[in-house]
Amino acid sequence: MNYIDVILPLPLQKLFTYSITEAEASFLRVGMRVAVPFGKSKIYTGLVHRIHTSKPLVYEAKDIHQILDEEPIINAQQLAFWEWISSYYMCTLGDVMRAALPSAFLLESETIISKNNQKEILDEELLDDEFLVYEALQHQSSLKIQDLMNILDRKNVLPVIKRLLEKEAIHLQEEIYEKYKPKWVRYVRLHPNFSSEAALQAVLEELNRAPKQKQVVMTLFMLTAKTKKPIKVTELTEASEASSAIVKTLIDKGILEEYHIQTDRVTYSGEENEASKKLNEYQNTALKEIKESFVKHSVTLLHGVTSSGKTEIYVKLIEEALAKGKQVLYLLPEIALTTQLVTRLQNYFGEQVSVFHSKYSIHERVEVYHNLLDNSAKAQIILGARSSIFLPFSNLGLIIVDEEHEQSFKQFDPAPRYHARDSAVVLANIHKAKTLLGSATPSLESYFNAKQNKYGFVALSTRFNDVLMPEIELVDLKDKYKRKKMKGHFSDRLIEEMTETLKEGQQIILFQNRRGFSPIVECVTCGNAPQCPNCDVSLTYHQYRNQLRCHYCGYQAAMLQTCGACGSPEIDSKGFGTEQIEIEVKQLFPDHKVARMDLDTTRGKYGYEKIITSFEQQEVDILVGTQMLTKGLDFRNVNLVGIMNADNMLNFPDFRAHERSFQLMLQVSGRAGRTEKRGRVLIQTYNPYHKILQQVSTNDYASMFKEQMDERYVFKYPPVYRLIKITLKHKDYNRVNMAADWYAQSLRQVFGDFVLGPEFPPVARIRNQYHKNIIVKIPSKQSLAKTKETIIRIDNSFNAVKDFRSVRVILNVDNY
DNA sequence: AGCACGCCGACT
DNA sequence: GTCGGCGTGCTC
Repeated sequence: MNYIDVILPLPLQKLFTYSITEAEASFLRVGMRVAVPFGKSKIYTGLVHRIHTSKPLVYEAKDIHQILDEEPIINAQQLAFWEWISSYYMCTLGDVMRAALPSAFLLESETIISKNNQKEILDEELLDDEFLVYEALQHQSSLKIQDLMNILDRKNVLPVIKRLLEKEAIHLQEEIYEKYKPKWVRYVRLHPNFSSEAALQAVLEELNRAPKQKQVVMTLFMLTAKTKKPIKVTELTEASEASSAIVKTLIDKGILEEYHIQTDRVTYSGEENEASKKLNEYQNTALKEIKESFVKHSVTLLHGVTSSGKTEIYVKLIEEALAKGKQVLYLLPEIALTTQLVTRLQNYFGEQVSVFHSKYSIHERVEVYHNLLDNSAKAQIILGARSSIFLPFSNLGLIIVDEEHEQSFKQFDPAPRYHARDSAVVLANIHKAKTLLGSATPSLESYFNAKQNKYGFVALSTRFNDVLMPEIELVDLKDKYKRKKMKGHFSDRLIEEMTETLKEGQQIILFQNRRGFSPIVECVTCGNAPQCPNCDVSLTYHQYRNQLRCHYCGYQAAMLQTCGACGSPEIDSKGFGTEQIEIEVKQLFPDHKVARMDLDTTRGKYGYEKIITSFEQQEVDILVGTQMLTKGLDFRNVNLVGIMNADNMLNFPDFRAHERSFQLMLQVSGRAGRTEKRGRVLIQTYNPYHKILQQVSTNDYASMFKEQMDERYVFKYPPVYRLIKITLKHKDYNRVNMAADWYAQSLRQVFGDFVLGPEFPPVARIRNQYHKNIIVKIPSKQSLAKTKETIIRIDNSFNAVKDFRSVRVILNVDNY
């Protein structure tokens, strides 16, 4: 007897065992997909984890439904990596599987309903809703569950199906879908009948009466002669300026012949590869140091100031890895994956570069995945966002994590809640590859690791072409308001600098870390502020749609004309967001073009691309935006950066607020003055003596690091201690409280004072669910594995209490 | 996670 | 009196 253990893409701890035939056993290998029946009616995609012959003792194993692959789609290194993620981040292998496989690889079964033609059913035998379905089946041979819902205008259609089945009126069938469809492109060529000179002459003669058609045929000859490649129908119609109908006529006449070729959606048709740039002396030194560091350390941190030319160094390292026949993974935050960088790398490496990120369609992602599986020449360098660590690398030599400090490398929801930077280090170890972390403002964790000599460290502190670091000026808002030097949210200094910059024909970036028009609207008379019905937050006013919106659940309502509580028409707004700044700028500088870049303006596949391009080409003079602006964009002509209000980020209730603010402000500042002229940065604040602002204005990473580390020691926070955050969610307020108290108390019995909470987060209710957090602090000498075991044990006994079982528990390891 | 089974309120 | 709400338990 032969069996397989499979991983199912579900949040279930266990693997499931299925029985297979002798033949299947000899064909199957670990890492292949199988379709398996699960539960009463479902079919899932399972991944073979183990092939064995030990019969399960307490249940009868079901047979598999079907084998889906000819070759494994997951290799041994990936499986080892999955196991690590699942144990380190405390999630199931199924969670990892779902995150790791492009969704097109996960088949979905769908129930297909068809009429039973063996049996005659009289209309009188059927109830009304049954009749509706049965009648629909007279016209359409098959229906899906979704169709039934539409026909009956009701969600629960299963009873109807059940009754119809009992009456033997219908059949059910589970159909499996492979979601990936290869792309076929239509080509044309001359029909082989006319390959002889004489036959061809005759045809051309005949076409003399149809000049348009003759034109098409002649164009085809010309294109074939010129390119010596197959000709696409689209190319032919374009070159001959003929409609596709004419081509169709020629095909129908049998003069042309059409055929189809499967094509990659992701193609690069660039020029000859450009040679990589020569490095300047600082870059060369840094490169040399990185290589030396790699001898002793598998991970090296490159601290290079903004605009110091880190990318050029990466390019050199990539070249070397490629020369050794190794693959390279270049990780970036989603948002920094712009055409700017992709084009730059493609210029050097041509089609060896593949890009992988979430805005690509599932088809494009499958193609990249397959190219890697085949170790194709097209996929030697993967440029991707965090999820690209799950691609099927077989021979990684180097991983670059650029903008290493970015928090978007951490996935928060859903599980697996992994950090792509930290996971990348593990992935590199599995492949015996090197990892380079790069940033102008390294995270405290990485810098700390470098200081502890756990990572190698290389600094690059000169900007490319010796451009000076921008000059940073702090503007005291309290003083400006007192002396009436403000116009809206703009101080006289900022307006002066803006006027000057615009006069010189240069561009401006304004940074405000909040979208919308204003985060709170309030009645002047009674002080009532509209709240989200589903969450414990006040609604943000968005002027351009005259709407109130909740930024947590997406709830929308029309803006109130009068106060909802007292009816007063006087409604005031408090605080400000990007939208309000944009409007104010337009009023202050009516002759200049303003654009806004935030979550609201960058939806869609090419959302930010459009804005970035128009700013790059200087169609826009002033760009207003949120943190999106900080992500490694390279604008040549920006000379002034204005930070509208530094205080709201400094006062954010989180132990990393200061570190984050420092990084954010230095990153935005780095957008200014990337060419000869020295850039200027103005930071407006009520608190110009804040130590972080002082450190930003002097670009003093070292003292920021020292001070923040002191705080982390004193308050026992990362990187000195590790954290695991436990979140409990439930719609019932009292139940969350009781459950959280129980959980925290159990933890405290083991970990004592290293347990914080339970505490409500700043927004306690989101989407009608109350949240409560418990944090476990883990000293560096305490075993992480043992701690997790204990937490899992407590979690199991928690789930054994039936009052608590409905409370959702989320475990988040390294929740920063 | 889904899905079925089973027990209590608002409607034909 | 039924339809349908979600609490509970199971899936190889």
